[in-house]
Amino acid sequence: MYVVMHPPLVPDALVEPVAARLKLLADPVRLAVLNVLRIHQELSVQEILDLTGYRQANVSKHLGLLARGGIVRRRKEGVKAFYSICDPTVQGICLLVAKQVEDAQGAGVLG
Amino acid sequence: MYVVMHPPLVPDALVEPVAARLKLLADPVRLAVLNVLRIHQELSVQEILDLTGYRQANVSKHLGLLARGGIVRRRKEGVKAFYSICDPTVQGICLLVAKQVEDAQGAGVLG
DNA sequence: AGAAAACATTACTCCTCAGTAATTCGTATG
DNA sequence: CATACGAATTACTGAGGAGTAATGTTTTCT
Repeated sequence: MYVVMHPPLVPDALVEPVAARLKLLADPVRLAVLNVLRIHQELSVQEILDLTGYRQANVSKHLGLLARGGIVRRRKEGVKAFYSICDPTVQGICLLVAKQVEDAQGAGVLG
Repeated sequence: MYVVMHPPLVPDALVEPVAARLKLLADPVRLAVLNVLRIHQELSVQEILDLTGYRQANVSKHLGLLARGGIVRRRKEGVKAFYSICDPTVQGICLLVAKQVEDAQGAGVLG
C-alpha cells in the first residue's frame, strides 16, 4: 500500500448529524432569511417578511427549524419576536460554498 | 441607523445554486461515500460498495449526482469505473460543519 | 372584557428524492 | 459468439419536507 491515507472528511459517528445540519442550510428560503439576518443583526418576523417577500406561516416555520437547530436565536419582546444568527460557523460555510459556486459558474460545471 | 451593516452571507443571485450545492452534500450516504473517497484517493464502485455496505444501484445513483455536481470525477478503465473527489472545497466545508456539530454535542443543542 | 396585532401551529396538498429490484449497456474472457 | 462481470439506468414505492390557508395563542390597547 503506497498510497497516502487521509483522514476522513467527517468522523463516521458524525456523518448523520453533519448531513442533518447541512440539510438545514440547504434551502433557498432559509438562506435568504439568514442573509437578511446577517445584514441587519436582529429582525422581527414582520421585518423579515418585508425584506424577503415570503409569507408569514412559511417564514415562521423556517425560523422554527433554524432555531431548533441552534442556528438562530429567538428573543421575545412584547408581542414581537426578534431573531438573530447565533451560530458563527454559518458564515464560514456559506462563504466557502458561495466561492465554490462562483468559481464553477465561470467554468462549465452546471447541472 | 447606528447598527453596522454586514455584507450578506450569500449574494442574492447565488442563493439558489448555493442551496443546491449544500443539498448535494446533505445526505448521509453521499457523505459516507465522500469519506471513503477521501481516505483512499480513488476507488472503483465495487470497492466503495465493499467499504460502505450500501447497494450497487444506490451508490451508483449517488455517484452520478456527485459527478453531475462537479464534486466527484469519473475515470473509466476497462469494465470498471473509478471515482475520486475533484472539488477541494468539500473538505473545508465538511471540516467546519463537523467541528460545529462536535461543539454542539458537548453543549445541549440537540433536537 | 373586547378587539386587534404579531407569531406560532395545524392540517392538508404536492412534489421531490431515497432506496430497491430488475433491466440494460459496455467490456473483457473463454 | 456466448457468457460473465461491472456499472448505469429504469420503473416503482414510500417517506419527508415545502408551501399555504386557516386557526390558535399571547400580548397590547381602549
